[in-house]
Formats: sequence, C-alpha cells, structure tokens
Amino acid sequence: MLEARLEQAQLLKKVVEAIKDLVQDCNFDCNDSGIALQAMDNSHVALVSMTLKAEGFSPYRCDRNIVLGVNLTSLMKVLRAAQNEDILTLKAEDAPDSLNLVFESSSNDRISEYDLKLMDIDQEHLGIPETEYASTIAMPSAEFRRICNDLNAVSESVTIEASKEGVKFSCNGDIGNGSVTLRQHTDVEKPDTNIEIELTEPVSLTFSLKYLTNFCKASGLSTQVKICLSNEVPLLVEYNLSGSSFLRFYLAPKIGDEE
Amino acid sequence: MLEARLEQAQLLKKVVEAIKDLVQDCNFDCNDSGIALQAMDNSHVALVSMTLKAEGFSPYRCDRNIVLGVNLTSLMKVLRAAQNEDILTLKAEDAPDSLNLVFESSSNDRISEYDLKLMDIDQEHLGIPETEYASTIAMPSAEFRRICNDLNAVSESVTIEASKEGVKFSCNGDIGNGSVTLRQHTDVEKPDTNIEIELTEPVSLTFSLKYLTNFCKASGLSTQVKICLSNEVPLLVEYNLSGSSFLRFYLAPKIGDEE
DNA sequence: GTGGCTATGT
DNA sequence: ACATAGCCAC
Repeated sequence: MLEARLEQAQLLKKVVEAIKDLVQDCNFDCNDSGIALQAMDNSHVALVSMTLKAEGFSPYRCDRNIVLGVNLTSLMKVLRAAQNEDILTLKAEDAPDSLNLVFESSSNDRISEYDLKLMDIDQEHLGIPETEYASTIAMPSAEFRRICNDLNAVSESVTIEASKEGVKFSCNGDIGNGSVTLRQHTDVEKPDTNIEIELTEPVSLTFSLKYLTNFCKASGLSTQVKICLSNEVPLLVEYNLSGSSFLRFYLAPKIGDEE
Repeated sequence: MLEARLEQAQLLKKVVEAIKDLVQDCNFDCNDSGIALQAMDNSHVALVSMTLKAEGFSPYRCDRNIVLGVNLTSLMKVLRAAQNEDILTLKAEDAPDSLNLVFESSSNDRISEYDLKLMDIDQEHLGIPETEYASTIAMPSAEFRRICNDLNAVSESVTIEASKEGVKFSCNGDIGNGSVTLRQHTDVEKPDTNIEIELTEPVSLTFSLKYLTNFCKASGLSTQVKICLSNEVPLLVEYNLSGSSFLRFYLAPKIGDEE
C-alpha cells in the first residue's frame, strides 16, 4: 500500500494546476523511491515528467509498485479543498480503485477526507533520453513567465537563441515584433535573481508560446527555472522542487515553415 | 407611515443579495417592532425568514402595520446604488404603492433617492414552528461556506452527521466522495473561530448543496453561523445580525432515494 | 505593502 | 471553468 504524507498540500495542488491543461488523465507511478508521472499532451507535442521523491514526504511508505490512474480535473476539484497550511496524506491500496486524500488543518480541528475514483489508463511508455544540452539557461521563473506572456501578446511562437553574449527571446507577429535579451548575471546576495548561461555551442530554436505559457503556470513551485536547449531536440523546462523532486516539461521545436 | 434609518445601507444590501436567488417577490411586513420577511423559494423546499428589529434602526417609526410587496431583483438594482458607508432611510406611506429609499453619504455631501414601485403579493402565511433541535452547531460562517463549496465540487448533496465526536459533512459523487469533520474548538481569544456543538441526540440528515451554497451568500453578514438539526425536520441555518435581528434559512432534508 | 480569498464576468 | 479585479487580513 501507499501512504505518503506531504507537509504542504499546496505543493501537489500547484503541480496539478500546472499540468492539468496539458494532460487530462494520467498515471501516477508509485514505488519505494517516490511518486512519478510522465505524460504527453493530447497533440503529442509536449511531455510532462514529474517526480516527487520519497524524501519529500514524511513519512513515505510504498511497499510495491502502485499505479494510480487519475483524471486530473477531478483531482484538481479535490485539491481545491486544501487550505493553505493543510497537511495532505495520500493513501492507496495495492490494487486500488480509489485514491484516498486526507487534509488535516495544522490546528488539527478539521479533517477533510476524499476518495477519488481511479481509472485504467493505457500506459504508453515514454522513454525520455538523457541528453547533453548545447545550452542551459537558469533564470528566475517569474522572469521567464513574464517574457513568455509578453511575447505571447505579439506572436504565437518565440525563437530562443543562446550565444556567448547571452540569451535572446524574439518573435514576429502581425502587429510587429518583439525581443527580450538577457545576459549572465550573478548576485551572491540574491541567488534567486541569477541568470546563468552555460553554452557548449550556440543554439537557435523556435517554440510555440501557447505551450511555454502553459508550462509557466508552474512558476510558483520554484523561484528558478532551467531551460535546456540543443538544436533539433525538444526543449526542456525544469522546475526543481525541494529535495531533488522536479517538474519537467519537454517541447518539440517548430521547424522550417512552421515558425 | 414607515420611516426607518439604517446606519449601514450595506446590511440590507447583503441581506437582499443573499435571498434574491431564492425568492423573486416577497412582502416586507413592517410594524412597530421592526421589519420582517418570510418567503418560500419557488420549489417550496427552502424558506427564508428575516427580521430586522426596530432597535437596529435609528430612528425607527412605524405607526401601524404596513406591507411592502417588493420585487427583490428591482430592490437589488436600487440597493446597488448604495456606497459602502452610505446611510439608508426607508420610507413608505400607510397604504403605499411605492417604497422610498434615500442614501446619504456619511460625509453628507451626496443624497440619492429612489422610489421603488410596490406590488400586491399573495401572502401565504407561513407558520414556522418553534423547534427544539437535536443538535446545534455554531461555527465560523466562512468555514461553513468553504465546506459547502468544496463538497459541491464532488456531489449535489451533503450528509450532515452530528455526534458527540463532532460534526461530519460527507458526500458521494461520480468522481469519488468527500468528507469534512470538525470537532469542538473554543478559543476565548478568537471567539469568531469557535466551533461549538450542542447535542441531545445524534442526527444524520442529507441536504441539497445547491441550496446550502446559496444560503452561504449570507456569510458576509455574520462571522458565525448556527446550524440546527433534528431528524426529519428542516435544517435551520441562522445568521445573527446586530441587535437580535437575524436571517434564517430553512431547508427540508432529502429523504430515501433522493440522497 | 503584500498575499490570500472571494466574487464576478468571459 | 478560468482569469481578473476588488477586498480584507497580516
């Protein structure tokens, strides 16, 4: 059986909020190392990969592999019942037909309990190759969100160019064009505001802003975001959660005339 | 004639806001003790009972009984003209065909005046029996609203069970089920947050969440709400206003297969 | 001044 | 159902 106690119910709430527009139904794969989720969006352009490590829970217990097939819209309805400081415990049997969620108020005078019906979801196995990226950009997640939202007002897609001078987000649209250029910036006093650019080779790729703005719903989960690029390879947008848990989004670049 | 001056126009505004979705037209019965309203909703499942005592007005004057037949949608349109700190004076003749509403800004530099046409409404007399309830729960009105809204995401009806352990709100729906359990809680420092459960006998009753969430629109009128239950008797949801004025909602329980 | 919550409109 | 804007609390 699974029993996983999460001090911050809102962590799961934010994760589901960030991915429910991309994926309707998906499997949460639980084993002794934690809870993981991989799913493609309906149009098979984007891929979501989340891992919540066992260490992020206290306690965490999962004797054997359990697959929880969840409708994320229904899960979201339940998670909305979590108040800000609630502690969430997830429980499921070994061959579950429902997932049990218990919210305890920190003051302990309120307990809410929900059973969410599960479903069988065909698991298309998603091999996500480990990739050495040509460029990796770390920046404040709020800044990335701002850039995507701003450029989204001008165009449907953005070209991201990383070079040793910095990183440039640019787009062309009917009403005109726009670009934002960032250069490296480190402040030991405020590491959250750092912009770090690693580069082995210049890259220039174009992506759909609709997806990127969607990914940016996860900004609340982490002050920093990592953007990994290689030519002709899907972009990786990574939010690191506490204790080596993470939420990653992959997005195939647009090619040629699509741009 | 009636002349009633209400320091807080928004009191009446909130009351009408809370009941206008249940009742379209109703009589305001005015006499020397105050202004009262009783009405059933269209489907005759819920009943609203409001009393604004004369003491809540200053001054208050009503020589003889006056019945004001009001369309609440029209009244609401007029009350929306009230600003936050406005003082409201209600005036009517003895056999009125209109209700006069005057809004004065507290700084006294603006006066708005409206005359609302009245209508004849057949008064079905509603005898509301005094009941000794098997259980009475007092709790923060915001918390009750939160519970009703959360459970409303899962199901159309809620079962309220009061026992000596506490009170449990539970529901069953297509996507799963949910419950919220509260236990007694008193804090002399913050009496607004108290949860008090009186019980002479355990009760378990099921109600439509559509109506309950509707009642909860009155939450802004009082920090606390009182929920009174007896088996097979309509639920009473009571919001106490200043000076023994009150707004009460009654709701017949669902029985048997309806649940 | 900031953040959370509620209510409302699309 | 989502996003926004106003309100209230911290």
